[in-house]
Amino acid sequence: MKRADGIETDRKIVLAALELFVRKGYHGTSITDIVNKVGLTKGSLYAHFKSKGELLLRILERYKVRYIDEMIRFANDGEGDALDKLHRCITFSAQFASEHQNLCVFLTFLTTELKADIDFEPMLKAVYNDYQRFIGGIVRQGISQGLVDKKTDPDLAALTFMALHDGLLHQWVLNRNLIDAEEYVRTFRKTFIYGLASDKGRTKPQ
Amino acid sequence: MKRADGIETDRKIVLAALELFVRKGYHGTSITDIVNKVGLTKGSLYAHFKSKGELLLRILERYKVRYIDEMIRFANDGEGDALDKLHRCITFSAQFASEHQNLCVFLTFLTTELKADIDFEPMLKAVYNDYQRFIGGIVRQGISQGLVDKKTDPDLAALTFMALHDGLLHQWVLNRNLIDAEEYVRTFRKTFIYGLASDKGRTKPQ
DNA sequence: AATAAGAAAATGACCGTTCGGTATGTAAAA
DNA sequence: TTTTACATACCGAACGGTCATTTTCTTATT
Repeated sequence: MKRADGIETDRKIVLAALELFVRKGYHGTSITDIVNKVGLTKGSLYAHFKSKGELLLRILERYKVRYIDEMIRFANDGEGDALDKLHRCITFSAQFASEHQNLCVFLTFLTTELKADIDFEPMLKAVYNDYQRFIGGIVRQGISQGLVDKKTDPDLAALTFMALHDGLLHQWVLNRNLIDAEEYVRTFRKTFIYGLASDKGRTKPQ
Repeated sequence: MKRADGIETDRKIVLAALELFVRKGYHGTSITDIVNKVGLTKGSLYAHFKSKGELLLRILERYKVRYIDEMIRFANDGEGDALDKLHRCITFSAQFASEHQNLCVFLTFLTTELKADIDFEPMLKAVYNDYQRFIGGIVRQGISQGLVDKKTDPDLAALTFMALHDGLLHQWVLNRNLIDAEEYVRTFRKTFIYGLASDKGRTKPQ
């Protein structure tokens, strides 16, 4: 009988679970679904992970470390003002989404389903808070640099950024094949920072 | 000879299911959860609805009729250019969200979980398509009126609008108590149409 | 106004299936 | 021979759904 490396199997399980959780939801994915995808049996999975919930938390940790933390590093790395940082966040996100199609929507999708779940809600919210705090800080910086309208509430603007970000990823996943990713990112960038209106639209009397 | 309380029970079931589906997801909500909330028994529920799935489709229909169709009517009602219409969409949405907190996020939340479900995917996508077609039409109109940058792809802009809309509602539901709704709507409006940047930020060299 | 008939609504026990999870066995690598 | 990685077989609980039965309301007749 062939033998695989244990750590490698760990990884395979996590990736299979990630894909299924994102596609069918947490409660919509059974342990049997996961082991079928990996090519294992249930008993074996439970030698690697002690529960379905632990599997989810492992993925959440992966998300936090590989996405949020990395985005923060990437945005802070190098020079430039607050708007440059925001641009870099978008750039990083777009790049990440193209390379890790499942992971990039993990937080949004799973939070939708599990926001009221006592076992997961604290961890999910904690990651969201990290994210919001970081974007909020950039907006604050942008205001003090005069690049962002000073009437803007930084925390609400951060929420708006995350909202647009989440929403775009959501739409992208729903229409992967129909959307030109690069064009889509340009639309995000332009809309969030400069708005939809042309000069004429912008200056028309309210 | 129909009894009046029967149709009232229908309504109670739909509302309870709506709230639970939005809060805990479709697969995270059991029939037992629903009947407990209404104060009924399972057998009785199945006299009103022939399956859990039919219950979901009834709510989806409610969403379509009360939200999307009404938004289209409201936006088209009265005078004004494309930007005015977009403003009215946002106004309607905000109003609707304050009055129907569960229904307003139903489509987004349930699509996240059920986008790969063969029983529901077509109906969910159909509603999304109606929505996108409508917003896309407004953007097209805005372009021909010179109010929207003519390089904008109307369909992508519509997706972006929906994305921001979905995302904001999502964040709002996650932080209901922390968010000042009116301020939040202003942020949405301003960001989508005019962007985050101040005049200085807007004109700075790229 | 009282009543009997009957339809509508609700009950609660129950079905087969699938769920997450466990105990134990086995084969290969060390 | 011990350890590691997996399979097999099974558990109780919860799932969505059914059904014979009982309760509740409406209405036609007295």
